[in-house]
Amino acid sequence: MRIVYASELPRYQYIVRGTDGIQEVFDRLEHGALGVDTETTGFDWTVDRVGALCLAAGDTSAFFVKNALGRAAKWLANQIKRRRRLVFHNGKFDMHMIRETFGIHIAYPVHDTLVMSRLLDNRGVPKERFPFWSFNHELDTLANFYVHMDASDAHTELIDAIRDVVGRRKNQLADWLVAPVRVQGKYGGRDPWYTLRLYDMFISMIQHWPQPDGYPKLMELYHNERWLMLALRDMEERGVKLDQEFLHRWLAKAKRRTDKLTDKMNRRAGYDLNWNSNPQIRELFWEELELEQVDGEKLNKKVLLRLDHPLATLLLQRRKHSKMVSSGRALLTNLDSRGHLHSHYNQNVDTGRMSATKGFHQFARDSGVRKAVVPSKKGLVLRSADYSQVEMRFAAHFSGEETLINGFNNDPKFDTHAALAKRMFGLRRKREPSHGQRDRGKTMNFAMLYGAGEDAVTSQLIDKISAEEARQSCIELGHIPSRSESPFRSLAKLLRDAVRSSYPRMWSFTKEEEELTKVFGYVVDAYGYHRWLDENEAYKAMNSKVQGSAAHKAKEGMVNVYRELQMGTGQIAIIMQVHDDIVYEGDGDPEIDRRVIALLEDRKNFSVPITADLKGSDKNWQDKESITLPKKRRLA
DNA sequence: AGAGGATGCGCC
DNA sequence: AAAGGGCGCATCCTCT
Repeated sequence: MRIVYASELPRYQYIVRGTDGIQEVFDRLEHGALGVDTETTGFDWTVDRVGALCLAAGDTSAFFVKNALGRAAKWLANQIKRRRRLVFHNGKFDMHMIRETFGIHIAYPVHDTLVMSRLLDNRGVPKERFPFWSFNHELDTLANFYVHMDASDAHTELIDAIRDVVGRRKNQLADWLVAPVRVQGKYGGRDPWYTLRLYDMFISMIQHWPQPDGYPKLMELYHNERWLMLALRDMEERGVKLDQEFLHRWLAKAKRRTDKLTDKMNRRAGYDLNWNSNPQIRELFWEELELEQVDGEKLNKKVLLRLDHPLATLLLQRRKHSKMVSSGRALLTNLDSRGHLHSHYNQNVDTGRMSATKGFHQFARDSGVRKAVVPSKKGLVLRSADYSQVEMRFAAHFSGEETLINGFNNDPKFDTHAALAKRMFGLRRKREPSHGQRDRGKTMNFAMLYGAGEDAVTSQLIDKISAEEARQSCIELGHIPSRSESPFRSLAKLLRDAVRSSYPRMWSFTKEEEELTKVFGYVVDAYGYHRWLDENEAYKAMNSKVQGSAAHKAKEGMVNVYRELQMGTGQIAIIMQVHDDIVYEGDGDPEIDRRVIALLEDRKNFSVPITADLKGSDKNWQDKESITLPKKRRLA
């Protein structure tokens, strides 16, 4: 038997189906923060709608459904007009739903226990039944962990009740509203109450979270994330206009190419097979054609390239085109009736970066599909502001590596790859590195940021250059490889040593962060975000710090733009974000562009400037060109 | 049938 | 001692 303390459950709990006595319930919800949760017909806000509203405040929680729903929505709208403090769990979703169902728009930042939980611990909390390997940020998991241990059981009971109605086949969560109202209300009504309890705890934890000297308070970061939620919500709602006719033509072309390749490959193989199936390809390659196995049974790009067989070459092409077909199709099915694509942005993933679903994030850049993205209205133009070398700039800032600091500060066209190459290969000031040397510099810059070891660098080199080139580079670094040694591995070793002596501060900074991470359990980025890392993941610390800083800089920039330029007419609007690339629509006024860039950049808070480059087009996203803003006239 | 793992690929 | 970082998606395949 478990003891459930009084404070672990709401004192007053209502299920309200009609308007009788509803005012009494509202009265009880009048004070303090208001917890809000919606129960919906599904997860897609473009088609699904709210079926029940759950509200909580103080010692009361209430579940409004059926005839009470409209009245509750109206009451909520009133509270919002009064700028009542609202607390959600995954509020971006609920705000979409409330807007689409009731026409209620929320124009001020709300609180969100999902965002809070992720800021406090990106790993989440253990689920009760699988505490050792299953962690997440779901409301009932958090409630179970922080509030009381029966929270999950309550949900299980609810799910069971739903299953009694719809059977055990599909994803029942979407069918929430089919359960008897009595069951829905009993457990569903508790959700916003749990949310409030979590909010009370989290806000205090965020308030008191200790930050290292010189780093922003966690509350500042949370504040920015709250604004970001609004910016993302509006960006998702607006969506991205796609040229459907173009997309259909583009898709047909990709399909024709795929089919052609399929035919060709079948003829070549002598029989038809499914070229999407690796087991079938393995059988053909290893057993019938008896090709050499390069890397176990893998059939990835690298292996196929090294096989150097006509079918392997064709397979690579086919994979590319068939991927274009499937993801192009997905794009079309995701369009709304106006031809807009509404991506979904995941605000907090482990590094602090955002991820996106239903969008362009992973689309091949050279596929030409970006031509389908067009301005949503006549007279509007597309603009894209790209943070320039932002991760390398943060690496420079944190490490204090002088070559990088000076380069970024003094040379607007600073070439980091050439700079590293010059140092590694010991070139004098004025001597430019050869093409090959610069390429080694580029490889090692990425290796540095990603924490690549010797093996990774070796295979990267094998991938990119010939043995002769590798030999040549070794010699340039003062080592003549013998016949028996792999020039790639030797070069990897030499390059790593060269980086270490070229950028000693970068090296020691990387090691220091690794050690600190082992002590504290997490690494902190420039904006005060801490990412938890196990001891055996501590080697990721430097990468996390740099990637997280870049991500949070972009978020801060977006919020700056949103708060200043987007709250008015909406003529300017951010429509997409691809990590360090922020795409917006505008009227083409260069003064606006100048302001956007100024809001995105940061030229004073770090030891190197964080800058953004502007590109644009009035036609589509693909055909954008660099824009040089006219010099601002200076007052004499 | 549906869930989830494995594999592979693309973006930053 | 080991490890290029982060993500989402399509497809195939195995298990239940």
